[in-house]
Amino acid sequence: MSAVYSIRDLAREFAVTTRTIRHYEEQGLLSPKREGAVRVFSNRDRVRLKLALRGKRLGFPLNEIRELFQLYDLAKDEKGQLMEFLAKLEKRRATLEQQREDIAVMLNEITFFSGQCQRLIASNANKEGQKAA
Amino acid sequence: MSAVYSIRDLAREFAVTTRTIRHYEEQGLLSPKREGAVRVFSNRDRVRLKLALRGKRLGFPLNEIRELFQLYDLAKDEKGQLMEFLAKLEKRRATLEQQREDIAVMLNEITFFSGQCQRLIASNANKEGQKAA
DNA sequence: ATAATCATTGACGTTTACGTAAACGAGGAC
DNA sequence: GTCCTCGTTTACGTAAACGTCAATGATTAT
Repeated sequence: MSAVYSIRDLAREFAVTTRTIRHYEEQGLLSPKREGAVRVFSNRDRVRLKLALRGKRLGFPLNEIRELFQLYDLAKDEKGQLMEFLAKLEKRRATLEQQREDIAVMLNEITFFSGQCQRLIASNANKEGQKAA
Repeated sequence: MSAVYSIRDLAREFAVTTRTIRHYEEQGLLSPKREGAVRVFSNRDRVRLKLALRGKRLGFPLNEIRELFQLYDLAKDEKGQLMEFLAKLEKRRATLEQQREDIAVMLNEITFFSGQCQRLIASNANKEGQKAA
């Protein structure tokens, strides 16, 4: 445990550019140690990067993700922050449930249209077959 | 049926600005008729706006949404387009399933952290109560 | 020792998705 | 008749999330 990673390690593992990782540090999502000028990433950084990328896939802006990270850190100590963190979590939950609903609808639509397409293609194939016959 | 809508009608209904709707027209997502210079939106436009906004909530770029609309239109006529449409649908499906998985994970995390928070708050409340007692 | 690879910072560029302001016309309300 | 409200176009502005050099330095491979 207590593994360390170079910027390239993480970039490879998560299929992002090193620029992205540096950008995330600039934005306060990651806070790697330094050996001289060189960034040294911990497991904590790795986890945060994973969380950030999951958020990104769902379209969450980096500053919201950063806020959640910050609140999570603060929440350990201060109590007011705990409530605030909780509130943000519930907002996030609401967004996610809206998204889940959106996804359900779109997947149904896709299944429907996909079926339509395949039937059309199949019937066209029949016509082609008849021409050939 | 065959209802018509002003730009403001749609803006109100979907809680977006008129600027957004004009932008979507510029980007080829909507194609309202005109009475003189004034846009007149049909049910088709209304549906497309709804679809576009659903896509937006899931972080899809406008040009992808436009492509799907275009392919859907073309697919009725040409057969090659049908296959292409089908392919895009499957790609979209894959993305959506990734997102669905992401959402499931995040909702679990939120439920976990939310529980943690509430327990901490409750125990703090106890301490406060003991102080008061 | 020289090339290849990895790292750094700095800074300007780009795309997306609109916001925002300017300047204007058409139709009702009072 | 003038003030709202709604509509239009043109066009510059902006925030986010990086991309893309450029210039430089430390390690490693051969």
